Amino acid sequence: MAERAGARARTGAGRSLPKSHRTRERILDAAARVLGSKGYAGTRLQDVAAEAGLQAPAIYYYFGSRDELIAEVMYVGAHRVRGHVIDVLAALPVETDAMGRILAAVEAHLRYELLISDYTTASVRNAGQVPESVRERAAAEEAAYSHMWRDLFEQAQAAGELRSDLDLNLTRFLIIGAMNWAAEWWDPKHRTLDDLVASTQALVLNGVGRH
Amino acid sequence: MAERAGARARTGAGRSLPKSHRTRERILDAAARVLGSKGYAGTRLQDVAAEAGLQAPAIYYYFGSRDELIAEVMYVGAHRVRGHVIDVLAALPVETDAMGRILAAVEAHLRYELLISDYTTASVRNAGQVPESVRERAAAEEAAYSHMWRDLFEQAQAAGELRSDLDLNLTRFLIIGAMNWAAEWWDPKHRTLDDLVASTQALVLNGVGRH
DNA sequence: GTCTATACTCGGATAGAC
DNA sequence: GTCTATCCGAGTATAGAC
Repeated sequence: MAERAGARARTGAGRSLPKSHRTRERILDAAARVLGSKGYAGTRLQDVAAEAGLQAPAIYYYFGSRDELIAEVMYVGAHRVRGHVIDVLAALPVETDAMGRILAAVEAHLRYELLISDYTTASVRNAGQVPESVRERAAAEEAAYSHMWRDLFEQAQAAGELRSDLDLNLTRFLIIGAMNWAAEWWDPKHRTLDDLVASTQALVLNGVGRH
Repeated sequence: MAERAGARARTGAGRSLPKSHRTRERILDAAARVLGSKGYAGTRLQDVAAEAGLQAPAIYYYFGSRDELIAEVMYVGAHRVRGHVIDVLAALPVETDAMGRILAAVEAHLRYELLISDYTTASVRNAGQVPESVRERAAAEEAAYSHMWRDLFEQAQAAGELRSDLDLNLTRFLIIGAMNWAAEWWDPKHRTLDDLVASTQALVLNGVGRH
């Protein structure tokens, strides 16, 4: 789960992150986990602190309030998936066709959401529950991410790689929804992530692709 | 907890529902709405009471505790979708093929979830957040519902109406997930429910159907 | 049956020691 | 930077009037 920095060398010299920064990151990771499992109203600073290995008041040294901490988790979650998917797309061979790019994005989204980051789960599960004021910063990120997916689908459509009778917006939301919801039921003990990725890609390819 | 007797109509004869029963139902409806929008920990009895048009302590006449009320909402939510889908399937012409039954179930699920019932949204959104003890009763209903979908897919597979290379379990969860998630983004002001139903059915038909 | 008043608990936030 | 101690508002639940 977390991109927890892991204990860095105590030995001085090569230290790239000051201690305060690492503690802040640990609190953020802990908050993402609690937020993802307990929800917005259920997220207690005491639980976050326990997960991070310190006492609740220490959180106030790094964040102004509970809502500020939660807003940061939501923002970071949305920001990092988007960054990850964009990196993966950028690394594809230039000759990759539009459908190939969609399938790569599907894989990148699923792997990041389910394997790497608690933030995305937290963000996605609580989007509908947190007050407007707390969502604001994350909302811009989410809009940008949604925009990226729309571009992918529109490029595929322009290239004639999609069925022509499709409602692109509805279909896109359905597919993203299927992936987001996977966080609710996917259990690594029952199914490998590779299998889930393959099934999702198959559903997308057959469901929207021209053949 | 459910059928606490309650006082019956004083006026005798023609009344089909005693007043106490109707008030209980109103509280339950209100709780479903609040639970769906605020989440488990965010559901305050005061808000539920306000939605139902009475004061918070009145709730205790019908329910033993906050958790008992919420557990009832979760149970009723799961119970009613399942009942609705089963009714729709039972009303289909006997000659309907297996894929036709799946598409009918997709339509029934979406219409019930998005148009008729706040319960399903509440149940679906909070499945991961409420404590085990509160989920217990609803869990059996959800298992039965999941079982019903598995039957539908297995019958389609046995009839040779599905692609042969499919992981049936994963695909089923992906499709149910896409539908459940629709409650998070579908906005009747932008898209008609008919359009959503059609797009979902198309995704299923092309995504898993043979040819 | 539904209300007002209130006891009790819990969690966010601040003060101030170290 | 992180702790202990504490204040305070919010929310569940109960008592008891009507």
